[in-house]
Amino acid sequence: MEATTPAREAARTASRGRNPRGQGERLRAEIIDATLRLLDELGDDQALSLRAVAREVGIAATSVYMHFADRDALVLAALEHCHAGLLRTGDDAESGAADPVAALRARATLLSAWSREHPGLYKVLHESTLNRRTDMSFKGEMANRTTAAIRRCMDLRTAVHGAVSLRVNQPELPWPPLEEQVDRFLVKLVGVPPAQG
Amino acid sequence: MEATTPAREAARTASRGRNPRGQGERLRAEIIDATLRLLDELGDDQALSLRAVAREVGIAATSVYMHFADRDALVLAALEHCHAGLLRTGDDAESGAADPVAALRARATLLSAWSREHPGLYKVLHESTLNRRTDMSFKGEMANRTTAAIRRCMDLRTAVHGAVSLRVNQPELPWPPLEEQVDRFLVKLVGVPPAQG
DNA sequence: TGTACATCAGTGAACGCGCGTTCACTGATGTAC
DNA sequence: TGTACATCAGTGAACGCGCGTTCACTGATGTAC
Repeated sequence: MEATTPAREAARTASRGRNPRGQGERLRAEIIDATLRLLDELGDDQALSLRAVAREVGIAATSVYMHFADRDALVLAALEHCHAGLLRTGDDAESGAADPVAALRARATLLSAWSREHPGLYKVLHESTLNRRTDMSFKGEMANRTTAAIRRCMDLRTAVHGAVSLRVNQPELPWPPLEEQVDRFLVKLVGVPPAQG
Repeated sequence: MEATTPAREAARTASRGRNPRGQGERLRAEIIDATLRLLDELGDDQALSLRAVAREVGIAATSVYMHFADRDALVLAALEHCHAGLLRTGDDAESGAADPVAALRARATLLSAWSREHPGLYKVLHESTLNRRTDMSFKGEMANRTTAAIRRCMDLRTAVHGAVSLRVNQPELPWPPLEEQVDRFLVKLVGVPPAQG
């Protein structure tokens, strides 16, 4: 019947004194964190209660209303926060990749790993009935990023095919060096920073 | 705010007098039907209340307990009933098909159509947190049927390949007629009734 | 330097609600004698 | 054929619970004069 982990118990009993003046927004962040933790455990937004969130943070239920208009606003804000974090780490993973295929792989790998670590949140984000009941249009941005990552691969592939095909079929024409042209494709189509020199 | 459809309203107001002696089990079926209707609308088992089911049927909440031990038993019985129906119609669809590939296609087509007609039930059956919280092992039977349908395709393909390959590579041996051998494969591997004569 | 006041970060009691479940009951219908 | 009794198919009132939300409040900290 141990409903709380030691870590959570510690988080609750420690530190939760009133925030200093001007730092009231800190509680907002704590509430969102707790909400996401609970949603990940429950895997279902309907099962989450505002009072459970308050208990998790160690505050009075009424204090939640200082930062969120009602339960729905809280859940939506938490999911939007979670989603924004995913976008950010996705972009970070992509930016470290050498080429658009590696970037696409990095993005996909990151999302897979995240969904395995947070199956409950994944369910709430993509399978909960919240998707029917409320406007979660912010989620569109994730699809946009993925589509863009794929399009960069497609465009590069298409352009490189053009460069190669023309050289194969009309070798007598005065083509610029292939490597340089592909480099320009990479810079302009894919957004890779230009090679120095 | 019209929460009830005309059809449902009619179903509720009409007919719901006490069942005649010995026909008490009829109510059980009505309760299960209503439960499945509501689950299909809600798309979430946690959102379903026993009292809502009773309202839908037009009986006192307490009457549900005549047939089900508690709310969980009701939900589980309803889902098991739904699942059993799916198995049955899947088998029916398959049995009308000429060969194992057509059978597999018939089964897949039927399940797709059903999930489009009943997205809420599909969600409850496969994505609700009930799957974590309770034993839904009856669902394994669906996987078994599908696996069997696929295996019949695979086995037939493998056996036919053997028959053809041996004839191609050792044409000098006294092979039985290919059609007859394939027919035996159909009868014995796939379960097709033997051709008459 | 002192003091009245405003602001900020929260709290505790209370509300009405729908829920799952229990309990004692009702009234029609069959059955034994 | 009459009657006492058992069984069956349900019902209505009541319980305690956790919930979302409202309301009036508290007490520490900064600020104007």
